[in-house]
Amino acid sequence: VTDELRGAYSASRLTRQRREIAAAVTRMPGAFSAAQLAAELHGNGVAAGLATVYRALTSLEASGWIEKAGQREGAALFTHCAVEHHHHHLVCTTCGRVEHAPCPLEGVLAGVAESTGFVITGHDVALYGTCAACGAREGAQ
Amino acid sequence: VTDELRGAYSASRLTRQRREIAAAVTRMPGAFSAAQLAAELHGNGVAAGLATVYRALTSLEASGWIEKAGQREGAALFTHCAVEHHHHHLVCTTCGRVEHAPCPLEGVLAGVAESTGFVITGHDVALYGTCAACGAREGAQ
DNA sequence: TTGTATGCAAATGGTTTGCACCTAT
DNA sequence: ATAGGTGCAAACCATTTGCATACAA
Repeated sequence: VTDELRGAYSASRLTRQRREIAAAVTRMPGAFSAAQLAAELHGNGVAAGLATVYRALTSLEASGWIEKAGQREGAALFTHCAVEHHHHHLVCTTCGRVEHAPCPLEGVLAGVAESTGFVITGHDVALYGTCAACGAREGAQ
Repeated sequence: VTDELRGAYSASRLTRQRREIAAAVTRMPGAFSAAQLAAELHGNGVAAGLATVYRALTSLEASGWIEKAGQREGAALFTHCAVEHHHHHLVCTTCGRVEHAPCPLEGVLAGVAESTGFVITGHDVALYGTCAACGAREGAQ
């Protein structure tokens, strides 16, 4: 167990809070916000400041142990995914459950809804990069 | 011109501010935040409160005249797109220019980068909907 | 020991809202 | 005239940060 946590926090100190936070993450049934994770901890009688939760989430995301999975009411959502390869998330707006979907840039996503039983009611997609003009400008410098 | 604005604000009053705000939107070279739009207005000597800008953006988005195009430094980005059908946005992280991409759920997105000259360095995708379990539960009620 | 983590509270920053005033219709 | 729009300032809320204290190494 400790081995996995070491990797999750990538070479930092393993404190009681970080251990508890990682445990709470695995207990979350789906995508969760920092506040929800803190609530889960407090519900289990574990003391951990919100700031600490945020700092831990930042570490866990940096190591790739958890990933951002969109937003819900202005709050960032995270999810712990074992999936190694690059992928995307299907977040159930009712229960927060998360399904993994192959990256649309690498293949066809159509049919995913059918195979997972997910009914997609909406989605938010933003792709970032450099446009032709800026790419040329940078390349020229 | 007035006709287009009427549609943009869908049956509300057409005030000086709303006219100026819509005009400023068309002047933006790419994706923009509420603050950037306000700056554009103020730069042109147009008085318009930030709250008013936000309210106008909400209206414009409701009518479909503009769309959300991801986030930049915590601020929501918008873009005015003539494209009618459902699509997604490619936001240049250098200049904010926006390119339209077909929805990955409807077809293959691969090759879009090549055709637009856009180099995708990263993307943020979140799909929302109802998972099989929740869908069944709702259907049963 | 010692540098990193924690906790609290205060600061930040985008966005929203209450309310009195203004104005398109 | 009057419902809807505007401006300002205050309120909100998620997230971050400063700093003194606690603790893993």
